[in-house]
Amino acid sequence: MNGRATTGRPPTERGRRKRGALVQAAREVFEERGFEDTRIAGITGRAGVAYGSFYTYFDSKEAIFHEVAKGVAGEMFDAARSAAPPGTEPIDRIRHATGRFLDAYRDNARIMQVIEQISPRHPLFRSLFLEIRGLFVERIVAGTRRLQEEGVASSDIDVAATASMLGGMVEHTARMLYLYGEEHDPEVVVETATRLWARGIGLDYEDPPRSPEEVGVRDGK
Amino acid sequence: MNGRATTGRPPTERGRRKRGALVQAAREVFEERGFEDTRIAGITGRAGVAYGSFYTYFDSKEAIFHEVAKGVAGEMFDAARSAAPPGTEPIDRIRHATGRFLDAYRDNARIMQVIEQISPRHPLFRSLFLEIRGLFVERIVAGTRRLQEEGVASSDIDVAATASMLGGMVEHTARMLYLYGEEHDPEVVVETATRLWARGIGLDYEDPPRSPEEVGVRDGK
Amino acid sequence: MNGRATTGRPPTERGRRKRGALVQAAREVFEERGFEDTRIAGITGRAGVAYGSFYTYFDSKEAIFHEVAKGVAGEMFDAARSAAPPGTEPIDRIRHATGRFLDAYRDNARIMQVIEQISPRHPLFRSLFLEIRGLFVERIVAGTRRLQEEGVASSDIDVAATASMLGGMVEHTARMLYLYGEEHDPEVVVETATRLWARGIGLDYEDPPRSPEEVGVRDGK
Amino acid sequence: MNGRATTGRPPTERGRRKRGALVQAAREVFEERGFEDTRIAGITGRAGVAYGSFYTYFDSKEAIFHEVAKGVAGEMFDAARSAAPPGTEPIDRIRHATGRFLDAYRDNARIMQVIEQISPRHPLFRSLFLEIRGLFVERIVAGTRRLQEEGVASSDIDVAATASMLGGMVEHTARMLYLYGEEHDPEVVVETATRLWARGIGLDYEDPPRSPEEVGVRDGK
DNA sequence: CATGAATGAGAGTTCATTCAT
DNA sequence: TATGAATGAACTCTCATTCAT
Repeated sequence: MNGRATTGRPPTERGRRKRGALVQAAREVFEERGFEDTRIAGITGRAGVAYGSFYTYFDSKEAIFHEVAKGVAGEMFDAARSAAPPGTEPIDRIRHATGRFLDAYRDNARIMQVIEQISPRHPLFRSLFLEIRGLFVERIVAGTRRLQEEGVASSDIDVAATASMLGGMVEHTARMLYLYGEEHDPEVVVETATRLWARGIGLDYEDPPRSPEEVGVRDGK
Repeated sequence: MNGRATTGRPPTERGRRKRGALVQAAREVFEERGFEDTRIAGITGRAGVAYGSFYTYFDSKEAIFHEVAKGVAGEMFDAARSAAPPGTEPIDRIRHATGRFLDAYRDNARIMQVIEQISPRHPLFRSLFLEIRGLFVERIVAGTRRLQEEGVASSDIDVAATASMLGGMVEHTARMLYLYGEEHDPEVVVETATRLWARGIGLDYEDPPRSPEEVGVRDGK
Repeated sequence: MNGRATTGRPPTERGRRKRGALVQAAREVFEERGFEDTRIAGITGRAGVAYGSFYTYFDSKEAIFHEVAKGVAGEMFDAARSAAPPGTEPIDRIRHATGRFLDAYRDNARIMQVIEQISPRHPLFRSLFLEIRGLFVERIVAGTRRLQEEGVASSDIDVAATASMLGGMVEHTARMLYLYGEEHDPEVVVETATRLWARGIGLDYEDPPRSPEEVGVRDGK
Repeated sequence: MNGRATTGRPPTERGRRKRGALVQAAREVFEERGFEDTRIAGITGRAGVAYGSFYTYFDSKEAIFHEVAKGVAGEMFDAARSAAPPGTEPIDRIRHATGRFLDAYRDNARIMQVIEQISPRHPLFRSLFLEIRGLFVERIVAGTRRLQEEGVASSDIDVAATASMLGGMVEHTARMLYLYGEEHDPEVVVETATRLWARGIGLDYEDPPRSPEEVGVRDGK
């Protein structure tokens, strides 16, 4: 990063468009080929931009990947923050959170995989990856503590470990579904996750009290 | 893979030793640097073998990685197959399986990560990765069905989805612990996983009935 | 050089200022980084001028360097032409010329070095470099011939070779002092050069008439 | 310098030959094009070696240039150290030293120029350049002091400054002759230099007492 | 078989110059 | 004229694989 490339957003409309085209093209190519196998020429070719123009906007392959990854992180953060409407029942909240996370992961699975791929050797992306995951787990921790205070969740569980594992369960499921082609009925997945989660923290889980549509899950992009 | 390298075991003792040294060195270097950043020279250097000799034993970098990966798969398979002694209570069986898997993952985490890293672009390793995981999940499926037949586990659950998710939960936990440095008390992890698992399939889980040592968990390789 | 840039002086005051700023900035950057390592962006950045404007005033990096070099040549020419007041004694004339040359070189050493650096591959700058040097040597030739005619300098010397060598001696001394950090007392340098020069052409050089501190009592011979 | 290239001399005869061919080719190309304009491909092409083989022997363009420069320094050192036979008269010693230096410079002029060219930005080569020059000047200092002790050279001169300037005079003359095409009769040059030098340090210089051949000057490589 | 030098097709990055606005 | 983004040829260095010894 030698500072030659425009640091912030380029000032002109044309520049903004070109930069955006590069980021979009980069995301596609990174998803298709991974980080190492992505060539700058591949990005510029897809963006319809001259090779050298890449370096007008980004200092390196890492830099544009960071840009892509930040966008992904934003989307995942939004999904993690999305809460069910006030007054929603605990189990529906869990169902909602699970569904939103799966939806978000579905849209970002391949690029998330690339972020994870390079994270061992790029601390920056490792952090980003852990932050995305961390936020989701934090929400589970907070939600579980609230349920404990309300007296509906078991009070004898290790909330941190439990939240990490339940979050991991959903994340891993997302990976299997969207990266490794494991096939399950989406409703069954959400319902099974909800059951495991609810029972795991000591809620009384019975048959799905309402259809998934009613709680806004699986909005199908 | 042009078949130039010895296909089976090399006939001489010396050759066998060299080949073994290469595989061992390769595993170490792959763990340290990942697949892309591993150099043939790095492997031969660590193995104390001449550069050119590499191609006497292996056709390519992929070939030796495959050899390494097969070894890892074997170790993981063994862990997945390990069952608690006959007569063990269901919850102790779960605790046992969880502990064995975590132990096996701890010993193979880094190389598993590398296998996963390259799996998107190498169908062979993708299959291997899925097989390792698949065997573990199959065992959960079988175990759960047995518990259903015995009438101790809920009968209304989707066993395939449940097993995939519980397996994923444990696997993801292993990743967080051994690859991303998430810190948890190992006993708490095993116990929390056991609780989530047991409750999730409808068993009556209460306080840990015995200390972890007694069921052979955390055997420290 | 396609002639797109304004050939002569730009007509407007604003343009003249910009051009001047570019030349001044160019000289500084060339001095600091040499020709190859100087970037157009470095020049425009220091001049506070838009990148693209550079080509409004100059056709190429060579063109602006030529402009800079011409300025340097002018300064050096002035120094070479500077003669001691009429009636000055021969040795004082030599001392004067030496001092003026050293002063001029001190002010232009770094850029002179750059001119010389690129001279092997740019005939234009090679000529310029040789002209600067040539004028100085010519003055020495003329002065020496005059002294020969006056009967105070040896008549059996090859004036061209002698002048070239004496000029080179002073020039080389300037290079060592101002480019390579060789440390000498400036007065000693001037005096030593004067002595070598004077004695070399056969003048009677005795004690420096202006430095009473200097010891140096010569043998009567 | 990442240490991949063979550090010392390559062990095999073949390797030695290849390395030598590269150094020889490099010297030629550096002389023709200067440091910046020399391409690795130019060196390997001339040496009849594959592009990649360059990096088997050298880590970088700087590394091979250093090798070339060390060779040149060696030749120049030898010339500087060369002394006239015992019993040679002082003026003949000066004539000898001058001639040897000019001969050595003639053979190394272009590469010396390249060393100087890059010296401002490469401290290593700057040192080398100054060492070459320094040794020659030291010899002059030593010789002059001896002549002072013998009572034949002026005792009131600043030997360090005088030696630097006389050495610089010869060096500069060499540059003009061999780099800038200034034309002088070689014998006249040697004789003029000898005269200026001798008279400058106070020796009684008269007409050349013998022909240059007799003192081993201008040995034509 | 053992050895390690030889090979050369890329890869990312630079930057003088051009050109659209 | 002023601006700064656009262009793409060029360059160095890498390294899996081959091959001569």
